[in-house]
Amino acid sequence: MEPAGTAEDNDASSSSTSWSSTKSRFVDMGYASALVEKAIRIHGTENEADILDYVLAYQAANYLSGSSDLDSSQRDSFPDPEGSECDDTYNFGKTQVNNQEHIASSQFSKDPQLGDSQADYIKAQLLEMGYSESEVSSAVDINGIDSPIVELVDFIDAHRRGVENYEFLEANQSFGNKGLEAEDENSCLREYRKRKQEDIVLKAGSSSIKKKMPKAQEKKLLKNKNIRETVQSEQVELNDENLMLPYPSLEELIGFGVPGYPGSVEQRPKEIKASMHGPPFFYYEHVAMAPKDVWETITRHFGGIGPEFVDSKSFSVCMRPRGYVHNLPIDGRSRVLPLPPMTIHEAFPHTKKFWPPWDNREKLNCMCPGRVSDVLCQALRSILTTSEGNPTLHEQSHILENCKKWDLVWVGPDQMAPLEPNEIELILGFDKDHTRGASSRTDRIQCLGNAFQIDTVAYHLSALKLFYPDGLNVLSLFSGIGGAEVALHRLGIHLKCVVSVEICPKNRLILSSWWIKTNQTGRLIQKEDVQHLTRDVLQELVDMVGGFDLVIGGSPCNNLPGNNRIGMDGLEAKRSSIFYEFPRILNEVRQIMRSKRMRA
DNA sequence: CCTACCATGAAAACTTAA
DNA sequence: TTAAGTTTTCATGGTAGG
Repeated sequence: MEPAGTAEDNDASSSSTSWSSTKSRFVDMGYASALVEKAIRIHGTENEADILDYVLAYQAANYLSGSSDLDSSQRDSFPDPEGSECDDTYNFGKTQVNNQEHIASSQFSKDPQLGDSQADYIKAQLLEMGYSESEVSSAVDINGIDSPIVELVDFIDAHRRGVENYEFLEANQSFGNKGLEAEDENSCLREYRKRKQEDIVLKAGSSSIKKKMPKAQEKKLLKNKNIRETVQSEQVELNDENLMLPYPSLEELIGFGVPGYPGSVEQRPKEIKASMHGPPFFYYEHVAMAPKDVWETITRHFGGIGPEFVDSKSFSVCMRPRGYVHNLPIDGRSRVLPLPPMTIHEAFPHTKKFWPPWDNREKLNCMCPGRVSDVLCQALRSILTTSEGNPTLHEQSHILENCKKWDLVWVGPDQMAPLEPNEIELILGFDKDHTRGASSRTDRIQCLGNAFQIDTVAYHLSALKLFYPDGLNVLSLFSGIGGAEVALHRLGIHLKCVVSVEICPKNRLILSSWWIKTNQTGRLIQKEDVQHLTRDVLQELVDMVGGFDLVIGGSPCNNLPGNNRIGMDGLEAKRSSIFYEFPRILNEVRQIMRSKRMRA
């Protein structure tokens, strides 16, 4: 991301150098050069955020008015609205002229001149999200075209859930087409996942990294080589939205690329719609292993943007498969330093002399916020002592199984123990004792288990640093112990203002304490409940802060993960449905900020 | 009320073998 | 192709003691 013209242009004046480098950077992002020039004339080259705001506001206004004050030759330099020049790469800032904001604000919906085109636009958006025409029509008819898209989507989803039961009964009476279609779709997903995984294995095999490949898969790989090549040449089909919702592969979750896998994707599989471009950027995190359809629902609520599935084992010593939905640029990512330990032996060197050779673990599991019973540890230890250090294969298997399940490490001769809270803190990338002082030991393990893995999240956020050299205004939802804030801080990104929303008072105390401990010079505003962030409250916050650059968070998902024995009821369940607040707030902020730009 | 402790499986994808 | 086996998982509720 080196700006063009730094060394060669030194013969020119410094302002001219700044002008051309700023201009070329924005032109590289895909904006028309005439528009960029105009923005720079108005705002100068000092504050690039102002330039970006201007460009975005101009294009939004251009859509609404249906005209342009640039002449036709200049207009030609806009990106092709049909996106024909856009391949699979992620086009940051490549705003399309004839696209409006994803959600039409109420301000515009009341404009009678815009009524029809807006209705068409909203319908088109919903169709693009995968809903049928009849669903869209009935939702608009019943709710009215003034309703935010989020509400329309909720309405259709609710309606679908209602009819699902009916369809189930019907399917049991006769084999309808509906069931066959669903089966076809599932088989497509499976096939796509297989190909994707084969691709990863192939590419990884060509590098220095050795990947295990089962024999059956190897045979299949050879057999399907031609098919795979055919599929690769048919990008259009693969990039179909339905196919871009793969359930995460347990073997490898490398998202759009992780360090150390030179052959990985490194590209967004599907272009982001202009309506979902930042600012504000957003970043939403959720467990990868969720019941069926959860990720599809989430994707629908983020304008069709699919999750980037990543396992933190690529960034740290612990596994942590997660899906991240975001509109961040993916070029220019970098890791935070110092790099964390990647194996158990690196992380806990003192355990090495007690580590039995038959325990072949190199990574820790996800560190679920549970706690192993001392009874179990004693039972395992007694197996070792009675066998005098030579357990049978069956006993080894039993012990190893529990070590994996509870993330036990060897702390003495024939003795294993769970991780301490400060050890988990370090593994996740926090400072030691980050959670100390505000919570009990149980609470510390609990909230750490729900937190971000800093190295992973920071890698994704690192691309923002180039765009915000002066720092960020952040709206942090479901902040927890402040993983987002810590990640940005460790990247060296200045936190100008953070509005943090967290329901748990202990977690709020941890964050405010960290804020002081790390000598933050920005402003921290703490709120309690995301449900209290109404339109008015958000308007007030945006006015006070001056607009958010990043909306970030991961909502609770207690009702989703597999180790929930009791209430694994899906996204709609009591403790998980709060998810819907994130897209709601994100869209409210988008509307408010756009209105603000329009007024300015 | 706070804290620590313990018992409680299943959903889903993937692997292997018949 | 099919089916059984393997692996992993941001958890919940109850009890006891302070």
